[in-house]
Amino acid sequence: MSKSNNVYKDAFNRCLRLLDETKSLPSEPELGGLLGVSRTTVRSILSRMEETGLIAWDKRNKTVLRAPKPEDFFPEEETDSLAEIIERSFMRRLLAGGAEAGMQINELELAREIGVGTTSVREFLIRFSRFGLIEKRRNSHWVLKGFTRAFALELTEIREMFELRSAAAFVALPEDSAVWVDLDMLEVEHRNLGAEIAARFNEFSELDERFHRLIHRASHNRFIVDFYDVIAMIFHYHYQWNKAEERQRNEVAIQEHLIYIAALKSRDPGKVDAACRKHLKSARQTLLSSIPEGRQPQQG
Amino acid sequence: MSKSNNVYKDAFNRCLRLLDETKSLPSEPELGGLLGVSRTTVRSILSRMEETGLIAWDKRNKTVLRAPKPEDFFPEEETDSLAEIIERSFMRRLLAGGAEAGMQINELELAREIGVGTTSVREFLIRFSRFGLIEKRRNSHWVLKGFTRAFALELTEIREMFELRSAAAFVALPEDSAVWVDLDMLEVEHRNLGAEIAARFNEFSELDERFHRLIHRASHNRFIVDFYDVIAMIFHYHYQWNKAEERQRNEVAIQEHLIYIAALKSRDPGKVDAACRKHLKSARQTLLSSIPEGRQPQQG
DNA sequence: ATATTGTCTTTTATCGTGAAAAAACATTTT
DNA sequence: AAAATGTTTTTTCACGATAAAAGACAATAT
Repeated sequence: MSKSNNVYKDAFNRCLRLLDETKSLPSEPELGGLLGVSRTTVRSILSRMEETGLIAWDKRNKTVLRAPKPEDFFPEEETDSLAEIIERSFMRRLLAGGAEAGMQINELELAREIGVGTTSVREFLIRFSRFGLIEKRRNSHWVLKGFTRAFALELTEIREMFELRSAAAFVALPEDSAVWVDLDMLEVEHRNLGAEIAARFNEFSELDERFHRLIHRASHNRFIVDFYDVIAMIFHYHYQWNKAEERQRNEVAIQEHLIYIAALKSRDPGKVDAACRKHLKSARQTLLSSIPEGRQPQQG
Repeated sequence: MSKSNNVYKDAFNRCLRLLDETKSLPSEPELGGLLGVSRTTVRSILSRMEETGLIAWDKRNKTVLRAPKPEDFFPEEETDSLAEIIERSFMRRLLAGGAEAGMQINELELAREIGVGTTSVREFLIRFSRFGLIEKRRNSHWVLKGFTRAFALELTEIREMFELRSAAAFVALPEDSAVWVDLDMLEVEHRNLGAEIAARFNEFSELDERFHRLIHRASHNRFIVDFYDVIAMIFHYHYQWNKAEERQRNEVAIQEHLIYIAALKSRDPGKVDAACRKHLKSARQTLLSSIPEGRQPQQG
C-alpha cells in the first residue's frame, strides 16, 4: 500500500452534503475550488456518484437523482490523513500517563504500533519537534521532554509576550480595516454562545482559537502568527483531557473575552492591556491546574 | 546506496588529529565519548587505522605507530551529513537571486538537482519550514516566501523582544551562577579578537553566536533558546553572502558587545537595556542593508 | 473567445528494503 | 566486580518504487 485516498474520501463526503442543497452540481473546476481538491479528485468523486446512482453525469450536466443515504458516506475514520492519525496516537500516549520526561522515543516501535511506515513517523516527529515537547539526539533517538509545569510556564510566557504586543498592534489598526468587522462578528458569536452556555459550552474552544488568531494576525509577524499553532495544539489536547469544570471555565472565559473585545473597540491601549493580561492570567491558571504537580522533570 | 557513512568518516578524521597528541589511544567507550559516536563506529575507525598501519591494535593496546599523513584523511566533502549538503544547496539557490517570493518549490526537482532521494529533501523542507521562509500548501507543493525586507523586520522584532527579556533575566541571575564565569571568558575573547581584528575579523560570527546564545539561555525558556536557531541560520548565510564592510562592521559589533558585557556585569537593568537596544539596532541595520530594497514581495 | 471537459504528465505521499550506526548482551581481562 | 572487548540485535537513515492527487495540455462546447 502506498498512499491512502483519504483526500478523495473526505472530499466525497463533503460533496455528499452539497447534494442536499441543489438540483445539479456546478462545473468541475468550481467544485474543485469548493472542496479544496484538484479536478482529478473531483472527477473520481463524480464517477462514484454516478455509479452509485446519486447523480446522472453527462459532460456538464450533473443532475442530482436522489438524496444521499448514510450508507453513501465513507466511514469517518477513513477520511483522516496519516499525519492526523499519527498525531492522535502520539498525543494519546503522551498524555495517557507513563510518559516520563527523559523517556526515549522509538520511531520503529511507534510506526509498528500505529501501523504505518517509518517515514511517516519520522516526518511527523520532525514537524512535531517545533512544539518543544520532544528533542532529537544527533544521529540517534528522540527524547521526550514531557508535558510538564515548566513547559506550560515557558509556553505561556511567550504567549503573553506575543499577545500583548499583538493586541497593542490591533488597536493601532485603521478604522476601515476588515478586522473590526471580524471583531464585531466574533462579539456576536460570543454573546450567542454565552446565552446558551449550558447546552453549547463545548463549542467554546473553537471560538477561542478564532478569536486569539484574529488578534495575533494584527502583529503582521509570521513568527507570532505561527506560534499560535503551538498554543492551539496544546489547548486542543488539554481541553480533551481536562474536562473538569469545563462549563464554568468557558463561561468565565467568554466574559473575559467580551471585556477584552470591548477594550479593543474602545481603542484605549491601557484598557486593552489590562483586559488582555487578566484573560491570559486566568488562561494560564487553567492550563497549570491541569498539570499534576508531582514529580519534578529530569534535568539534562 | 542506502546511507552514507559520513559519521564514520568524520569521526575518523577527528580521531586522526587525536593521534598526534598521544602514544596510545584510550579504551573504546572512552573514544566513543570523545568523538561523540557509538562503539560500533569506534571499532570501524580502529580497524581502518590498523589496516593502514597507523596503529597496532591488540585488544586494549592501541599503540600509535606513525603520525597521520594528509592522504590518511577522508576528503572533507565526504564528511558532511546529507542534511548539511541539502541545506547548503538550497540556501545557495535561495540567496543566489532568481528566487522570487511566491515561486514554488519542487521536491523531486530539488532532489534530482542535488543528487539525493526525495525523502531527504522532504525532511529537510519540513525542518526548514520553521525558519518562516517557506510554506507548505496542503497535499501540494511548497511555496517560497522569500528572503525579503518584511522577513528581516519580523525576525528582528522577535529577536529584540526575546533578547531584551533574556538580558533582563541575565542580570537577575545569582552571583554564584556559572554564567558570570562564561561571561568573563567571552569578554577576554572579545578583547583578544578586538586587538587582532585586522587579521581575524572573520572569526567574529562564531563568537557573536556564542555570546548571544549565552544571554538567551538565561531566559530559561526553550522557545526563546530555540528561536536563536532561526537567527543563527540567517546570520550564518547572511555573513557568507554580504562581505561588504565586514571588517568594520565586526569591529563596531565587538565594541558594542564589550559595552553590553560591562552593562551586564554592572547588573544595572537600565544600562543593560540601553546597551542591548543599541547593539540590536545596529545588527538590524546591518541585516536590512544587505537586502535589496527593489521589488516588493508578492501578496499571497 | 472563454470556460469546461477529456486526456496525459508530473509531483506528492507512503511503503518496504538494506546499509550505517547505535544499543544491548555476552565474554573476557584486569 | 568493574571495566573493557567481542558479538548480536535494533534502530536510524536514505533510497527507489508505486498509487493518489495535482497539474498541464489538448479538444470541445457554450
